[in-house]
Amino acid sequence: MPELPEVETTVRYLKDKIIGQKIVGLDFDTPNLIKKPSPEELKRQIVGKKITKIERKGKNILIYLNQDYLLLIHQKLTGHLLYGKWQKEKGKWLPQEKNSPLFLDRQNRFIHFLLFLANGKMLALSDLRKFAKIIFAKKEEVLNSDDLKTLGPEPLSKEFTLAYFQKICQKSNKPIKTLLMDQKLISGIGNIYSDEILWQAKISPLRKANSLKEKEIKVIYQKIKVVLKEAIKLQGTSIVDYRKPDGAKGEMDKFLKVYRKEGQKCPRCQGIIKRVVINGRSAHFCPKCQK
DNA sequence: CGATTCCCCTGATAGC
DNA sequence: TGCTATCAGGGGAATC
Repeated sequence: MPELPEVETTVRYLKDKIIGQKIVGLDFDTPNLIKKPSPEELKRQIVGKKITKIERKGKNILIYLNQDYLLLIHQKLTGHLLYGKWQKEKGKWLPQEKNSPLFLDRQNRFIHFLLFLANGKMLALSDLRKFAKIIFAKKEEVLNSDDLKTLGPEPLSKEFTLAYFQKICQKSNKPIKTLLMDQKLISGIGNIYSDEILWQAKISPLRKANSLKEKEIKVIYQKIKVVLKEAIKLQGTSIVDYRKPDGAKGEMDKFLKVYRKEGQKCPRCQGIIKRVVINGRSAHFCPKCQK
Protein backbone atom coordinates (compact mmCIF):
# COMPACT_ATOMS: atom_id res chain seq x y z
CA MET A 1 0.00 0.00 0.00
CA PRO A 2 1.30 3.46 -0.70
CA GLU A 3 2.85 5.01 2.37
CA LEU A 4 5.24 7.96 2.57
CA PRO A 5 8.07 6.39 0.51
CA GLU A 6 5.73 5.16 -2.22
CA VAL A 7 3.91 8.48 -2.50
CA GLU A 8 7.24 10.32 -2.50
CA THR A 9 8.50 8.08 -5.30
CA THR A 10 5.37 8.73 -7.31
CA VAL A 11 5.61 12.49 -6.89
CA ARG A 12 9.31 12.60 -7.77
CA TYR A 13 8.72 10.50 -10.88
CA LEU A 14 5.85 12.65 -12.11
CA LYS A 15 7.39 16.02 -11.35
CA ASP A 16 9.26 16.73 -14.56
CA LYS A 17 6.72 14.87 -16.69
CA ILE A 18 3.48 16.62 -15.80
CA ILE A 19 4.43 20.11 -14.60
CA GLY A 20 3.54 22.61 -17.29
CA GLN A 21 1.09 20.22 -18.92
CA LYS A 22 -2.43 21.35 -19.65
CA ILE A 23 -5.26 18.96 -18.80
CA VAL A 24 -7.25 18.44 -21.98
CA GLY A 25 -9.71 15.79 -20.85
CA LEU A 26 -10.95 13.52 -18.11
CA ASP A 27 -12.52 10.08 -17.87
CA PHE A 28 -13.68 7.89 -15.00
CA ASP A 29 -15.86 4.85 -14.39
CA THR A 30 -16.22 5.02 -10.61
CA PRO A 31 -17.79 8.34 -9.60
CA ASN A 32 -17.61 7.39 -5.93
CA LEU A 33 -13.88 8.06 -5.92
CA ILE A 34 -14.55 11.74 -6.59
CA LYS A 35 -15.60 13.19 -3.23
CA LYS A 36 -15.74 16.80 -4.33
CA PRO A 37 -17.11 18.40 -6.49
CA SER A 38 -19.61 16.33 -8.49
CA PRO A 39 -17.87 14.38 -11.28
CA GLU A 40 -19.58 16.54 -13.92
CA GLU A 41 -18.48 19.70 -12.18
CA LEU A 42 -14.93 18.37 -11.88
CA LYS A 43 -14.78 17.66 -15.59
CA ARG A 44 -16.15 21.08 -16.42
CA GLN A 45 -13.68 22.87 -14.17
CA ILE A 46 -10.44 20.93 -14.53
CA VAL A 47 -10.27 20.69 -18.32
CA GLY A 48 -8.16 23.53 -19.68
CA LYS A 49 -6.19 24.07 -16.50
CA LYS A 50 -2.45 23.72 -16.37
CA ILE A 51 -0.43 21.75 -13.81
CA THR A 52 1.94 24.07 -11.97
CA LYS A 53 3.27 21.95 -9.12
CA ILE A 54 3.07 18.49 -7.55
CA GLU A 55 3.93 17.63 -3.98
CA ARG A 56 3.32 15.13 -1.20
CA LYS A 57 1.78 15.79 2.18
CA GLY A 58 1.68 12.66 4.33
CA LYS A 59 0.20 10.03 2.03
CA ASN A 60 -1.63 12.64 -0.07
CA ILE A 61 -0.62 13.70 -3.57
CA LEU A 62 -1.27 17.38 -4.28
CA ILE A 63 -1.44 18.47 -7.89
CA TYR A 64 -1.57 22.25 -8.14
CA LEU A 65 -3.29 23.88 -11.10
CA ASN A 66 -3.37 27.43 -12.33
CA GLN A 67 -6.06 29.83 -11.14
CA ASP A 68 -5.34 28.59 -7.60
CA TYR A 69 -6.96 25.18 -7.93
CA LEU A 70 -5.73 22.00 -6.31
CA LEU A 71 -6.36 18.34 -7.01
CA LEU A 72 -5.86 16.05 -4.03
CA ILE A 73 -5.43 12.31 -4.51
CA HIS A 74 -5.21 9.89 -1.62
CA GLN A 75 -4.40 6.42 -2.93
CA LYS A 76 -5.50 4.58 0.22
CA LEU A 77 -4.85 0.83 0.07
CA THR A 78 -4.52 -0.23 -3.50
CA GLY A 79 -4.50 2.98 -5.54
CA HIS A 80 -1.47 4.09 -7.53
CA LEU A 81 -0.93 6.75 -10.16
CA LEU A 82 0.40 5.66 -13.54
CA TYR A 83 1.78 7.69 -16.42
CA GLY A 84 1.51 6.52 -20.02
CA LYS A 85 -0.96 5.97 -22.81
CA TRP A 86 -4.20 4.04 -22.68
CA GLN A 87 -6.99 3.37 -25.15
CA LYS A 88 -10.55 2.40 -24.48
CA GLU A 89 -11.65 -1.07 -25.56
CA LYS A 90 -15.13 -2.29 -24.67
CA GLY A 91 -15.43 0.30 -21.93
CA LYS A 92 -12.11 -0.59 -20.34
CA TRP A 93 -8.90 1.41 -20.52
CA LEU A 94 -6.01 -0.69 -21.80
CA PRO A 95 -2.38 0.40 -22.03
CA GLN A 96 -1.01 0.89 -25.51
CA GLU A 97 2.40 -0.66 -24.95
CA LYS A 98 1.76 -4.38 -24.71
CA ASN A 99 5.21 -5.29 -23.42
CA SER A 100 5.36 -2.73 -20.64
CA PRO A 101 4.56 -3.46 -17.00
CA LEU A 102 1.54 -1.21 -17.44
CA PHE A 103 0.09 -4.02 -19.53
CA LEU A 104 1.80 -7.10 -18.10
CA ASP A 105 1.28 -6.47 -14.39
CA ARG A 106 -2.35 -7.00 -13.47
CA GLN A 107 -2.17 -4.54 -10.57
CA ASN A 108 -1.92 -1.81 -13.18
CA ARG A 109 -5.07 -2.83 -14.98
CA PHE A 110 -7.70 -1.39 -12.63
CA ILE A 111 -7.92 2.06 -14.22
CA HIS A 112 -10.82 4.06 -12.78
CA PHE A 113 -9.75 7.65 -13.35
CA LEU A 114 -7.78 9.29 -16.17
CA LEU A 115 -6.49 12.76 -16.92
CA PHE A 116 -5.53 13.46 -20.53
CA LEU A 117 -2.56 15.80 -20.91
CA ALA A 118 -1.67 18.11 -23.76
CA ASN A 119 1.47 16.07 -24.54
CA GLY A 120 -0.67 13.08 -25.49
CA LYS A 121 0.14 11.17 -22.31
CA MET A 122 -2.24 10.33 -19.52
CA LEU A 123 -2.17 10.29 -15.75
CA ALA A 124 -4.21 7.31 -14.59
CA LEU A 125 -5.34 6.01 -11.23
CA SER A 126 -5.34 2.24 -10.95
CA ASP A 127 -7.17 1.08 -7.84
CA LEU A 128 -8.24 -2.52 -7.36
CA ARG A 129 -10.27 -1.90 -4.18
CA LYS A 130 -11.69 1.48 -5.23
CA PHE A 131 -10.90 3.09 -1.90
CA ALA A 132 -8.97 6.05 -3.29
CA LYS A 133 -10.14 9.60 -2.69
CA ILE A 134 -10.09 12.49 -5.17
CA ILE A 135 -10.88 16.07 -4.20
CA PHE A 136 -10.76 19.15 -6.40
CA ALA A 137 -11.30 22.68 -5.12
CA LYS A 138 -9.68 26.04 -4.64
CA LYS A 139 -6.19 25.66 -3.21
CA GLU A 140 -7.01 27.39 0.07
CA GLU A 141 -10.08 25.28 0.61
CA VAL A 142 -8.18 22.00 0.17
CA LEU A 143 -5.17 23.09 2.21
CA ASN A 144 -7.44 24.18 5.07
CA SER A 145 -9.61 21.08 4.98
CA ASP A 146 -9.44 18.35 7.61
CA ASP A 147 -7.88 16.11 4.96
CA LEU A 148 -4.64 18.04 5.30
CA LYS A 149 -4.67 20.38 8.26
CA THR A 150 -5.01 17.61 10.86
CA LEU A 151 -1.86 15.87 9.62
CA GLY A 152 1.03 15.62 12.05
CA PRO A 153 4.59 16.64 11.16
CA GLU A 154 6.50 15.02 8.33
CA PRO A 155 8.82 12.43 9.91
CA LEU A 156 11.73 13.43 7.67
CA SER A 157 11.35 17.15 8.33
CA LYS A 158 13.01 19.41 10.89
CA GLU A 159 9.67 19.86 12.65
CA PHE A 160 9.73 16.21 13.68
CA THR A 161 12.15 16.53 16.58
CA LEU A 162 13.17 13.96 19.16
CA ALA A 163 11.59 16.16 21.83
CA TYR A 164 8.27 16.10 19.96
CA PHE A 165 8.43 12.32 19.54
CA GLN A 166 9.22 11.84 23.22
CA LYS A 167 6.29 14.05 24.13
CA ILE A 168 3.74 12.15 22.04
CA CYS A 169 5.06 8.80 23.31
CA GLN A 170 4.79 9.85 26.93
CA LYS A 171 1.25 11.13 26.42
CA SER A 172 -0.09 7.99 24.73
CA ASN A 173 -1.28 4.80 26.34
CA LYS A 174 -1.69 3.16 22.92
CA PRO A 175 0.57 0.48 21.44
CA ILE A 176 3.60 2.09 19.83
CA LYS A 177 2.59 0.68 16.43
CA THR A 178 -0.75 2.47 16.65
CA LEU A 179 1.00 5.70 17.55
CA LEU A 180 3.41 5.43 14.61
CA MET A 181 0.48 5.00 12.24
CA ASP A 182 -1.60 7.85 13.66
CA GLN A 183 -1.60 10.46 10.89
CA LYS A 184 -2.53 13.19 13.36
CA LEU A 185 0.69 12.60 15.28
CA ILE A 186 3.12 11.69 12.47
CA SER A 187 2.15 11.77 8.81
CA GLY A 188 2.99 9.13 6.25
CA ILE A 189 3.74 5.93 8.16
CA GLY A 190 1.46 2.95 7.53
CA ASN A 191 1.36 -0.75 8.23
CA ILE A 192 4.47 -1.85 6.36
CA TYR A 193 6.90 0.72 7.70
CA SER A 194 5.61 0.73 11.27
CA ASP A 195 6.39 -3.00 11.40
CA GLU A 196 9.80 -2.52 9.81
CA ILE A 197 10.75 0.46 12.01
CA LEU A 198 9.90 -1.47 15.17
CA TRP A 199 11.86 -4.52 14.04
CA GLN A 200 14.89 -2.33 13.38
CA ALA A 201 14.46 -0.76 16.81
CA LYS A 202 14.01 -4.17 18.52
CA ILE A 203 10.76 -2.98 20.10
CA SER A 204 7.55 -5.00 20.18
CA PRO A 205 4.62 -3.31 18.38
CA LEU A 206 2.47 -4.18 21.41
CA ARG A 207 4.45 -2.02 23.83
CA LYS A 208 2.44 0.88 25.19
CA ALA A 209 4.00 4.11 23.99
CA ASN A 210 4.16 5.59 27.49
CA SER A 211 6.02 2.50 28.77
CA LEU A 212 9.01 3.15 26.52
CA LYS A 213 12.26 4.22 28.10
CA GLU A 214 14.01 7.33 26.89
CA LYS A 215 16.69 5.24 25.19
CA GLU A 216 14.08 3.14 23.38
CA ILE A 217 12.21 6.20 22.17
CA LYS A 218 15.44 7.55 20.77
CA VAL A 219 16.18 4.33 18.87
CA ILE A 220 12.68 4.25 17.37
CA TYR A 221 13.05 7.91 16.41
CA GLN A 222 16.30 7.17 14.60
CA LYS A 223 14.90 4.08 12.88
CA ILE A 224 11.89 6.03 11.59
CA LYS A 225 14.30 8.20 9.64
CA VAL A 226 16.58 5.35 8.57
CA VAL A 227 13.80 3.06 7.32
CA LEU A 228 11.85 5.76 5.48
CA LYS A 229 14.98 7.11 3.78
CA GLU A 230 16.05 3.63 2.73
CA ALA A 231 12.58 2.92 1.35
CA ILE A 232 12.57 6.15 -0.66
CA LYS A 233 16.01 5.29 -2.02
CA LEU A 234 14.69 1.92 -3.13
CA GLN A 235 11.52 3.49 -4.56
CA GLY A 236 9.08 1.80 -2.27
CA THR A 237 7.56 -1.58 -1.53
CA SER A 238 5.50 -3.43 -4.14
CA ILE A 239 4.81 -6.57 -2.14
CA VAL A 240 1.09 -5.99 -2.56
CA ASP A 241 -0.41 -3.44 -4.93
CA TYR A 242 1.88 -0.45 -5.19
CA ARG A 243 3.63 0.26 -8.48
CA LYS A 244 5.70 3.19 -9.71
CA PRO A 245 4.09 5.46 -12.32
CA ASP A 246 5.80 3.50 -15.10
CA GLY A 247 4.12 0.37 -13.77
CA ALA A 248 7.31 -1.21 -12.45
CA LYS A 249 7.85 -2.47 -8.91
CA GLY A 250 9.85 -0.73 -6.21
CA GLU A 251 12.98 -2.39 -4.85
CA MET A 252 12.19 -2.31 -1.14
CA ASP A 253 10.42 -5.71 -1.07
CA LYS A 254 13.58 -7.74 -0.63
CA PHE A 255 14.77 -5.61 2.26
CA LEU A 256 11.66 -6.11 4.37
CA LYS A 257 12.43 -8.06 7.53
CA VAL A 258 9.02 -8.86 9.03
CA TYR A 259 6.08 -7.43 7.06
CA ARG A 260 3.96 -10.32 5.71
CA LYS A 261 6.55 -12.85 6.89
CA GLU A 262 4.52 -14.69 9.51
CA GLY A 263 6.02 -18.11 10.31
CA GLN A 264 9.36 -17.29 8.73
CA LYS A 265 12.65 -16.98 10.60
CA CYS A 266 13.74 -13.62 11.94
CA PRO A 267 16.86 -12.63 9.95
CA ARG A 268 18.46 -11.32 13.15
CA CYS A 269 17.86 -13.99 15.78
CA GLN A 270 16.18 -16.90 13.95
CA GLY A 271 13.05 -16.53 16.08
CA ILE A 272 9.72 -17.20 14.37
CA ILE A 273 7.95 -14.10 13.11
CA LYS A 274 4.48 -13.71 14.53
CA ARG A 275 1.39 -11.89 13.32
CA VAL A 276 -1.02 -10.28 15.75
CA VAL A 277 -3.88 -7.84 15.25
CA ILE A 278 -3.38 -4.44 16.83
CA ASN A 279 -6.10 -1.84 16.51
CA GLY A 280 -7.61 -3.79 13.62
CA ARG A 281 -4.33 -3.95 11.70
CA SER A 282 -2.02 -6.91 11.31
CA ALA A 283 1.33 -6.42 12.99
CA HIS A 284 4.34 -8.60 12.20
CA PHE A 285 7.23 -8.94 14.61
CA CYS A 286 9.76 -11.27 16.16
CA PRO A 287 8.75 -12.05 19.76
CA LYS A 288 12.28 -13.28 20.49
CA CYS A 289 14.26 -10.11 19.77
CA GLN A 290 11.61 -7.38 19.85
CA LYS A 291 10.93 -6.51 23.48
C1' DC B 1 -13.40 12.92 24.91
C1' DG B 2 -11.49 8.37 24.00
C1' DA B 3 -12.15 3.68 22.57
C1' DT B 4 -14.48 0.45 19.62
C1' DT B 5 -17.08 -1.03 15.61
C1' DC B 6 -18.58 -0.61 11.12
C1' DC B 7 -18.15 0.52 6.42
C1' DC B 8 -16.28 1.32 1.79
C1' DC B 9 -14.65 -2.65 -2.17
C1' DT B 10 -13.07 -6.81 -4.59
C1' DG B 11 -9.44 -10.46 -5.47
C1' DA B 12 -7.48 -14.27 -3.11
C1' DT B 13 -8.05 -18.11 -0.48
C1' DA B 14 -10.15 -21.64 2.35
C1' DG B 15 -13.89 -24.74 3.19
C1' DC B 16 -17.34 -27.74 1.59
C1' DT C 1 -15.84 -27.85 -10.45
C1' DG C 2 -17.95 -24.27 -8.42
C1' DC C 3 -20.29 -21.97 -4.93
C1' DT C 4 -20.09 -19.41 -0.50
C1' DA C 5 -17.83 -17.35 3.52
C1' DT C 6 -13.97 -14.89 5.18
C1' DC C 7 -10.37 -11.60 5.08
C1' DA C 8 -7.23 -7.52 4.20
C1' DG C 9 -6.71 -2.73 5.08
C1' DG C 10 -6.45 3.62 5.38
C1' DG C 11 -9.33 6.43 7.21
C1' DG C 12 -13.69 8.47 8.28
C1' DA C 13 -18.19 8.07 10.51
C1' DA C 14 -21.18 6.33 13.78
C1' DT C 15 -21.71 4.37 18.17
C1' DC C 16 -20.70 3.07 22.88
